[in-house]
Amino acid sequence: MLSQGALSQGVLDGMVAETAPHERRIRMAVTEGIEADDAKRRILDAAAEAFMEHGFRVAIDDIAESVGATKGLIYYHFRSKFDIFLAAYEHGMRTVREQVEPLAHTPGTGRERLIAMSTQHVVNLMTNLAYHHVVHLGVREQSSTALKPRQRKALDELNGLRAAYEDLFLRVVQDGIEDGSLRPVNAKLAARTLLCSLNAVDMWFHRIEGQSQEELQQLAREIVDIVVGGLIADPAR
Amino acid sequence: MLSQGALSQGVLDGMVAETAPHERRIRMAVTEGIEADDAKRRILDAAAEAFMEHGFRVAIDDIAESVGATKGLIYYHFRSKFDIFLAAYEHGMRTVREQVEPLAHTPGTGRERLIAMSTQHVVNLMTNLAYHHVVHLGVREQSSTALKPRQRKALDELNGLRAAYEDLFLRVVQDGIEDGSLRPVNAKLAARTLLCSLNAVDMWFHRIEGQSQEELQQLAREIVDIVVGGLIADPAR
DNA sequence: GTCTATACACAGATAGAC
DNA sequence: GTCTATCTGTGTATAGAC
Repeated sequence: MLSQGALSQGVLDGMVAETAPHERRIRMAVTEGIEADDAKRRILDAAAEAFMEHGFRVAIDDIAESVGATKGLIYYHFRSKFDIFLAAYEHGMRTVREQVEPLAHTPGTGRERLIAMSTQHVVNLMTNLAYHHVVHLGVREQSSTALKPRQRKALDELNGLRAAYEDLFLRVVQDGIEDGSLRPVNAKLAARTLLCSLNAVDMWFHRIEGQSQEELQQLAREIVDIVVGGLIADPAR
Repeated sequence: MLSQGALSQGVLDGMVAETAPHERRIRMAVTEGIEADDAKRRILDAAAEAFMEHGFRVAIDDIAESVGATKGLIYYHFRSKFDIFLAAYEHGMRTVREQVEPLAHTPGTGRERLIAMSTQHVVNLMTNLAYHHVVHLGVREQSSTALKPRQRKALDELNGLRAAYEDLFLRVVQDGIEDGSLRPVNAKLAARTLLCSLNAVDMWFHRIEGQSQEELQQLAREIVDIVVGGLIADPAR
């Protein structure tokens, strides 16, 4: 299930540095919101932000600085820079999925569910922009470094998570085609294109100071309307 | 205008290493196709390919190796790794623009022109996949390195080229809305979303051995149909 | 847990031979 | 024009003090 703490209970278990027993209670907190002031989480947030701004190239020193600490702290909590990246990737994937998956199994036509899922996806993306960037990076720059076997394995599993997430959309698109609420397009191509289109929002979106959740919702709806609804006015194609 | 040789006649003039006078005639060749066996071009091709596969991180040595040469050659032709990147970025942008821009000024409704442009864009992307990846990288990882002033200036100019390219689509979307062939959506948001959606094709597309130009065209049309036409079956929104 | 100091490897860039 | 040899900076990762 996906309701566990997203930080260390996932496919990366055993990859990140050992965790002291007394941390356990904190790690069981829900993923959403502020997980106490867990140092690991603070590092992860800073790292995601840094990866977004500078890509893989960021120096660990810079991440440490924005946490208000030094390298030492980082390497106490994570075995390597790449492991930080993987942990952020996982956190990003689990968070969207937790919010979007339930909507796939809701009553309603395929079209209705697809729109609901897409909107939620975009809202989540805007809210957790940095983590989405990391996921994006992970998908693109796969063969960047020579990975150690365990890192390669973890990355593959994460890409599996991502593929499963895409399948969620694929099935709903298929449902929509079957129930007649969506056009009979190539479902696989459509699902992939749709998700890519939604994800591309991270290329230009910047959170503005004091932007309310309702404003984000509204913008997300507008984007989804364009992506799912298309641009064509005349139904006679 | 854009009919010049794309390699060294652009905004990067003076940024790449000096060129011997006898090269002039080669550099005036058209952009399309094989520009003789200009070493610079071979380096650029290899570099784009390498950037696509490994991101900015590729070692110059690796680029050199895939050219069948050593670092020495690279640094004879380019001042730095980043300058190679910029030259590839520019070449990519100029090439698409040359092929797509004419379609913007064609007779027909906004919708028709938009579809023609979009299809051509995707075909070009599939054909010059590596260069598109470089452009993509350039847009994303802006603040990656501390840039020298002249590099910052060149990057800004390239982003200007890109913005102008987006404007091309924006104006056609506006035309389409005015002539009633497109829905009255937020044109700026739609144009941006459209281009991002099309560009996202570079995330999953891999050229298959022996794929004909016609097959690419067909796939491109299918993608554009989904992106521009949307997924919704029932016109009653 | 967190910091300082340091080892050490790698990759960008240059010099100079051919 | 192209190569070999080399300098040099930077950044990951570790050891060990506190």
